[in-house]
Amino acid sequence: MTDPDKQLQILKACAHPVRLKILKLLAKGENCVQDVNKLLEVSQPNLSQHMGILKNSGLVDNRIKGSKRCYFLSMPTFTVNLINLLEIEHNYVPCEKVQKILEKKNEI
Amino acid sequence: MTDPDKQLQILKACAHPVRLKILKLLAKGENCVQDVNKLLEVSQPNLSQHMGILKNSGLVDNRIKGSKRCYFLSMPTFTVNLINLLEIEHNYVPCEKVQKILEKKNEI
DNA sequence: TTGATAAATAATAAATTTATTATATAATAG
DNA sequence: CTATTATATAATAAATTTATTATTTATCAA
Repeated sequence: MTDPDKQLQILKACAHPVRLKILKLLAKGENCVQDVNKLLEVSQPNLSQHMGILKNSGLVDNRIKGSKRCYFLSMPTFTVNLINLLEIEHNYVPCEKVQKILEKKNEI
Repeated sequence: MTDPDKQLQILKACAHPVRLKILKLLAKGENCVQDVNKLLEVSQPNLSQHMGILKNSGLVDNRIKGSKRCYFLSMPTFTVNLINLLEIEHNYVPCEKVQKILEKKNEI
């Protein structure tokens, strides 16, 4: 995800109230469209469009499960960390793991 | 930053090519508008508007330094972590610190 | 096959965001 | 005070995103 265009696509995908809610839902586990639709007050076509945007960004993917289509996070650690970051910002500080990875990046 | 509206405002502020560049610049240190303007190919008024959006979101703030106005990250750990997350997504995993904070949140 | 459910797509209208142009404000130097 | 530099603001045009409505595709059950 070093490509800035990709980074932006992901940020844009997250930066919408409905889509952020979808991501938070999927962070709890796989969900089929219907179930998401019951929880969010949007029309079916609109939800489908939002799902498409999320899928295009690479944040989610889907699979067919019986007669339904289930969506799930395709970069779960990224997405969960992003959500955590948004929720606990003031407490958040870089952890050792991240710092090590960054040091390696800087060496190159 | 538990407020979802605030979270969205921040995501929207980040989700623009020029503003993401500004944040990455400021992550390296305070910069006055002129210096940012030299590095980014945007008009002065447009840059000022972007700075305004970032300031409104709470991501940056500014101070007067001599005859110039300097911008800096007002939530540096958050912003730096977000940038790191975007750049090293595939390697990124939750660290102990975050997990502890989350556990506390869930207890409440 | 028919009917019903589940979801996607297309076209378009509505809303929001972005960039431009012109102007204003504020501080500093002379 | 005047001119200059630095930045912000306002108005508007242009571009993009979003939501709606209608239609389509796909699957399953009877």
